[in-house]
Amino acid sequence: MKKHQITIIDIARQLNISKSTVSRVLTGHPNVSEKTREAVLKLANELDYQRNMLAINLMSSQSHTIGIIVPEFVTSFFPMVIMGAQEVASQAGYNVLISQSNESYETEVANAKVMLDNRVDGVLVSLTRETRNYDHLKVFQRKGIPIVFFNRVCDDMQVPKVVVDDYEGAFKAVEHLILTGRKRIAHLGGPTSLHVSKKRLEGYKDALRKYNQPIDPGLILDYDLNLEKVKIYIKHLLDLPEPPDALFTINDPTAFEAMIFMKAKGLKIPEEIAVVGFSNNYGSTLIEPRLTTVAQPTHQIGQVAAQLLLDQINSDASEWKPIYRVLKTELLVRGSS
Amino acid sequence: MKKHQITIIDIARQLNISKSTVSRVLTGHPNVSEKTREAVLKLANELDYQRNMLAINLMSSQSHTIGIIVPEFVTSFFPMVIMGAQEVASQAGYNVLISQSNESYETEVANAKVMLDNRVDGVLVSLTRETRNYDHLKVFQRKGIPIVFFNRVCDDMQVPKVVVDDYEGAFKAVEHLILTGRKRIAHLGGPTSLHVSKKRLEGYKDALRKYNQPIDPGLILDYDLNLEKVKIYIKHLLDLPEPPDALFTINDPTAFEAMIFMKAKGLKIPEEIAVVGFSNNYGSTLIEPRLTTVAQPTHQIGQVAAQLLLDQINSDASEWKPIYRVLKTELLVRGSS
DNA sequence: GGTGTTTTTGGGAACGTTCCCAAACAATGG
DNA sequence: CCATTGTTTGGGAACGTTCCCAAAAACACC
Repeated sequence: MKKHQITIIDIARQLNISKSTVSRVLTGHPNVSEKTREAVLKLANELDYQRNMLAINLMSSQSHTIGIIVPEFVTSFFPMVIMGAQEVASQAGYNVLISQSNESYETEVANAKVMLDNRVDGVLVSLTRETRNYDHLKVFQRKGIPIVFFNRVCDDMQVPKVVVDDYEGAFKAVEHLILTGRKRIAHLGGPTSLHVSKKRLEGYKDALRKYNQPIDPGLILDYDLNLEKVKIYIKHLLDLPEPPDALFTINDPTAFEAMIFMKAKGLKIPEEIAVVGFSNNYGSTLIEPRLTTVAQPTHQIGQVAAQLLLDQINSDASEWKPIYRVLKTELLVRGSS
Repeated sequence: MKKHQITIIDIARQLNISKSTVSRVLTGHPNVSEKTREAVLKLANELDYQRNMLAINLMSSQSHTIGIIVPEFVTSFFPMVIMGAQEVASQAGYNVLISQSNESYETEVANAKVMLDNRVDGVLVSLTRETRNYDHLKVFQRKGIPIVFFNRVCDDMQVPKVVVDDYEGAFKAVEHLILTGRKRIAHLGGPTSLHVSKKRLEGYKDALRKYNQPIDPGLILDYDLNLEKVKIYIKHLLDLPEPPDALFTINDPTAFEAMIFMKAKGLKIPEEIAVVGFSNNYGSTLIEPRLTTVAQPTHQIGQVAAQLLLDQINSDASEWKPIYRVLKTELLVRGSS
């Protein structure tokens, strides 16, 4: 069914030398005569020899692969993070095994098992919105496989984490709304199980406090990130006796949905209601008015997370530290506010 | 540096049986007594045994992995295709090794080598806009590793390909513009090296022919998909003595750029100029007016391509056929036309 | 030409599985 | 109770590398 692939033994036999010598040439070991080196290299090239990583992996007990588990692929956020991580990883000679949990806890568990089976040398994780139990991830720690969280991190585990300053980002966003004269700022937040949701909510509240604005619980909604429900929440807000004059959402897709719905209702953005999102996703400059949002350094998140992971892979477990890297956000003020 | 991982030999020793028996239990072989089966299963569970795919892969000479090489990750098109492919692959117990060529031929070559090194069981490829030489991909054929192209296919190789009906999609788009009264329809096309560009251009021309409209070479531009240059091309078109009253672009991001530029120039869309894109990318419903576009079944492309690949993997090379699957497109008429 | 040193080479174990073959054991039937 | 069949088990090769150790070859020096 499968063609025979050339091995170092084939090369050794044809040249009447031992496989050890061929291996030495191919791995660049110094102790080998110029004559045999050339002969091996020449024949390897002629035969189109390709080293077999399956054997090398088993021999070295390393897969030379890092795993990445992300909740979704639809918004541009995670693909961008993956791009950054992949850059750093392949630079260092590592492959990347990507899996999506589709925001499902069970899939995340299954994916973790696949990573374990495949003996990834380390794993990068961003949790699903459902994940409450972390046993499937603690296995990695127990087995001595480094793990790094990014974006949606796990407070329960003492491992490196890479996040953006969600608190400050939200704070700046809301402060901006206040300073431009908004009096009733609503917040459509994410599920409180997610660290990011909590932090952004805190930033929202503290900005209001700083400027002595009342915190109206009726203006704070937390939803499950299911975009189809956005309409319902917005309708609820607009139907309030005192509707909001500004909306700060947990992310950009949510803001898009909200804007589309509000525009359909005839509301003027930003005159009647200002909107600010979070992430600077693809699309935020396409919608009209262009969305004011808190930009996250997606690419950098991936790079930093991958680097932290590689650092752990290449050091003794005793030296591992639960580094907590907080990257800066940037408020991009555009037409929607 | 690395913790000892439990192997079947550990289990065998503790139970005073042979590794063969343990292996039989774990692989579900029938010939093993109920008593030993239970004992093995129990201990494996207690010790948190995890099968070592590195060993299994070497033993079976299969990586249980399929490779996917895509040109980019920025637009939503390829991530969506990958989602579809991944679904089918993991259903069948295969992992997915993803790599981006970043539209660079050299990176594509390097990625192909990595796939080869890692002995992927098959590979899914969408070419870069630069690729003119296919030697790095023909190696797969020579080595008996199945390969399937999708979207950006290679005319030189007799292997399965999955595309959408670019010709018909373009035809329908242009026909729609003609039927809505447009007289000068410009086409901002992709590099002619890409199969898709050629097909879409053909559809464009044939639609004009069918309705006895002149084909003005001055209205047909082919660019290298570098979004930053879109402005220049559009400016050129608008400055013509007889500027176009409609624009059909090779893809949606190009249409977005064009629309943004034209709106900034004060042009009314669709009154003064209609715009039609291709792909129904994320963002086409965000921009205003919403973009009329030819939708591609991204998810399905991935599924079909992966399935064709798996079919080849699980059959003898002598049975491989260069199946050419053409999926249907759908014209989505929206506000921009 | 013998001794010591360095360079180059070969042999074999190891990585953790699966799979084939033969051996041991249990069960069945006359 | 022995022969026959069937079930359960163990031993060892194989997958393609790397790496350690020892042997062989080449070289230098007195």
